[in-house]
Amino acid sequence: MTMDSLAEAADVGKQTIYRWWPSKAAVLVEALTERALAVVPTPDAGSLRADLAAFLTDSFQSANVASVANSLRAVMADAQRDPDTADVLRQFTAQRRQALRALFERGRRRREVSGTADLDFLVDLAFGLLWYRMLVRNAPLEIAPTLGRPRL
Amino acid sequence: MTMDSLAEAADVGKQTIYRWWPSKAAVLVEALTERALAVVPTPDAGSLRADLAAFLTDSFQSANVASVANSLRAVMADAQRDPDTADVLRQFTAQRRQALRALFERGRRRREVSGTADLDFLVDLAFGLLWYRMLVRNAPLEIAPTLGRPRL
DNA sequence: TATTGTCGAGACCATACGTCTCGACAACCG
DNA sequence: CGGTTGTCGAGACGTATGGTCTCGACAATA
Repeated sequence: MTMDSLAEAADVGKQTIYRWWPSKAAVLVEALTERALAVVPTPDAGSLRADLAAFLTDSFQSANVASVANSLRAVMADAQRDPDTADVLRQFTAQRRQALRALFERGRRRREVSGTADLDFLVDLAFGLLWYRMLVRNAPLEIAPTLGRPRL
Repeated sequence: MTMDSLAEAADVGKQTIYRWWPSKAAVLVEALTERALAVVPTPDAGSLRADLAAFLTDSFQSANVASVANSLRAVMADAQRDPDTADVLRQFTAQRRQALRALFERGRRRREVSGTADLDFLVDLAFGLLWYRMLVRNAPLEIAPTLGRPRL
């Protein structure tokens, strides 16, 4: 995922890319955002469990595509060194977090989630699982089998 | 966390560091492992809940120290580009995972965890939470308040 | 005192992001 | 038709950083 290879693949000069996006992270995050919005819709599936199953299955499957995982990994790596890239990454994750949080809030209105549950904590758990498996374990990402498991 | 600054801080030539460790990641991971073993002991606290509270509180507090977080971040970032670094990181995480898994297995022997629970999944959840907050949110890490919360 | 080996210091190489320059080509104007 | 202007591809360049190579100094030993 180098800018040189990206420019070559697009048959374009690097400078032209930098005329439209301020950084490599901005390019990747824009593509990732578009893909996320297209691939992970959040219609009301009727119950929190069904909503979660759809959202997480779609999210994990998307992150399981090599090009997507490579982009996410590149942005995450750069974000650890460059504060501007960290900001771009946070904008992306904030948008994804909000999408998942909306499901929990819908569940709360349906009384499927207690009023005292920490929704942001639950969101952290879900995305933490996804990122951890992608970044560290480099293992195929699947969540569906777990959704029917006993809790503890 | 550059090798030049590390060598200067140690009043030592870079080559001397490379005589003892094969890579930057190896240096950091050795230090991180020693710290983890010293700071996150796993005595039997009597119950799974108490064991988890101690382990996670210690782990999150340790990752909350700036120098530790910076080392973890540097290794994680490099691991996304260099397969050798990824291996070193996996060795570290495997050892930490095993420590946490032992707590769950102890709880299982005490019948505090069902025999069908996926222990590796639970370990992923815990460390995923820690890494996600450290890498993405860059927020202070605390887990204790959550340990007493309702589930959903 | 001479020899040998270790180590600090820093030059050097490779890679990759982001900037700068140049030449080619196209669109528009006299 | 010829000249001017602006955009863009190509690639050189600056900078940062991980890792290697070289050299000179110092210490230990014969």
